[in-house]
Amino acid sequence: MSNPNTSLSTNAVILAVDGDVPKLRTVDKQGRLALPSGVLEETDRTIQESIRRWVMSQTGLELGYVEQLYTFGDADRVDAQTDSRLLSIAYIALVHVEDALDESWASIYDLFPWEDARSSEALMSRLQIAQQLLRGGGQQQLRAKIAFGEAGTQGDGVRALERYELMYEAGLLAEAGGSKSYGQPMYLDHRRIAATALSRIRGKITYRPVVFELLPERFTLRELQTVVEALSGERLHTQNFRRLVESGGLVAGTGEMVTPPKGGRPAELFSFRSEVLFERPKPGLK
Amino acid sequence: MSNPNTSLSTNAVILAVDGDVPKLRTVDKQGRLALPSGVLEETDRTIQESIRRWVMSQTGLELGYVEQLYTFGDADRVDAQTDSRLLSIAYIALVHVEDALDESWASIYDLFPWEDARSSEALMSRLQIAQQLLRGGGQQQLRAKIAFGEAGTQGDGVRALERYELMYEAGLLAEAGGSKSYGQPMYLDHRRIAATALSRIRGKITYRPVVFELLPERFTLRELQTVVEALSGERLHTQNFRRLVESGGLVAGTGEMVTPPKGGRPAELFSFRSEVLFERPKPGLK
DNA sequence: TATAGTTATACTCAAAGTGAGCATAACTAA
DNA sequence: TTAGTTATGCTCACTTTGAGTATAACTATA
Repeated sequence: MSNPNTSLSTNAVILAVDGDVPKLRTVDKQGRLALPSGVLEETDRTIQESIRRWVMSQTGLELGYVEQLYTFGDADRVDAQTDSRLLSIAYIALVHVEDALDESWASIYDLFPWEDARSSEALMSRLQIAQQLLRGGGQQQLRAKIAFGEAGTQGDGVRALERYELMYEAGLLAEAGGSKSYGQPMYLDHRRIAATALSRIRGKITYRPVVFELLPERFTLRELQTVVEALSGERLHTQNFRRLVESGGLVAGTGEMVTPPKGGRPAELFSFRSEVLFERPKPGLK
Repeated sequence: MSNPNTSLSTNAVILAVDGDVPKLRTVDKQGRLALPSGVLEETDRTIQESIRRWVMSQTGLELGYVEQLYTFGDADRVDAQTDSRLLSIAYIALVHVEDALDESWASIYDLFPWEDARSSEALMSRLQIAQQLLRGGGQQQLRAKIAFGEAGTQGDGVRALERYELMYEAGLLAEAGGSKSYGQPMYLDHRRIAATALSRIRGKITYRPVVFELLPERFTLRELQTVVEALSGERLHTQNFRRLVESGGLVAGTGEMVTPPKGGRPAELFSFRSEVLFERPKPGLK
């Protein structure tokens, strides 16, 4: 390393969807919520391989889809113990978990309550924040307009990171030492990393069929829609969603039917049609 | 650094468009074409700031748009001199250069001749490569279908990296030590980094108004189209392009007219309308 | 000075895609 | 049997997109 006062680690944002709740795997770090982290070993042929290795050994999780997220290296990322600048290469990973998830998983929307536009309470929270930022005036106001929309509630899902950064700069987050504090804070800038992951995955599902990594082999269209809604934080028009999925050739019916949990007409079980990758340039949802 | 046998540096893919030729800034490294590189200093508050600093001091270029590209860390990235694993955080940067560019700039399509679908010769090169890969059978054939399209020539511009990787694995590139070799090779995996940048910028221009970073303050719609075509490597329908740009609210007419280089009806000079950022969620081209 | 060549710009039209809603089918629970 | 619930089929207006025709406004040259 050119600079001896810098240390390198890797972090993973491991995502899963538990019913209609998107969650990420956390660990405890000095009493705070943190992302799992590991170290690149000489035996790791690639960084991605390294992530898979240490995630497996630390959590026992076999990762499905894995992609590099971002490398964080701001000067204020310092380890309290060693006092060295922490460089972190963060990855995003998707896992499918059959059983209900335990407490080592945190709900994404506990971290970012304002990002859940599915419920009206969450929307209220967003509106409150937006109005505060829109009052700010100047550059902040302009950026808030982009991030939250003129009305304060129509902000694009993919702008989750921009919203987080605006709130951080405005002192609305515990990490920034502000008085008012929205959402569950995390160790160092780990919540920012999580926000980066949320933005990334929201964008990705629109042009790549990655949602299926979060679903079982066979699923109903309602289950698929619920997962997409959970990640995007938005409600979708069921009929149009179905049209999109079917006309997009993303799924194939299996002929088998299951009855929905709360009763109602039985739904067909579908499976992902991987052939769609050869047929369409950007196969995604929404 | 946790691992003493690893060294860290940063690289920059600095892009500019010279007439209708997209170029990137290069340096000489052990007799080979390489990307400029620098080291993160303790005084650099952020990695991006570091890039701007050393690019300025090495090349005198004031960077416009800068974004993180990817962090490369495969085990086979080893420095011949020190024998240590090289970790590199790569950034992409856009600059506007008034004057013609000198030899320190390489044409993107000298590196990736098959990526230029504007000329029929370049398209022939792509077809030849595609057919070779499509013959491969098995997994390679399937991936080639995605990357190049069934016919071999309609591959999505944004899949430049996938095409590069397929060619690398098939031994069609000098870096992989293959017999046949397409395009100008570079030091280590720098051509792969450049391919990553090409894919990224091609995607980016479709939903963010970054092209304007490559143009002067005022420009004609033809100049704008030429830059977009240069980056995307595709010809566009002029009338529809104009409609897209104008109806998208991306530009504002200045009222001033200029006569095109080869004669013809004078064209109006336009400028970028930055207000579009507040009006549309994804203001871009194509 | 007429005419060909060149580029800019306006407009049309069909096809495809999208947002919203109505209608019906097929189940469960009371 | 009936209300409640979910799945699924279908329509319709509106927008977006791809492709083409037409015309305007210049330059260069016979």
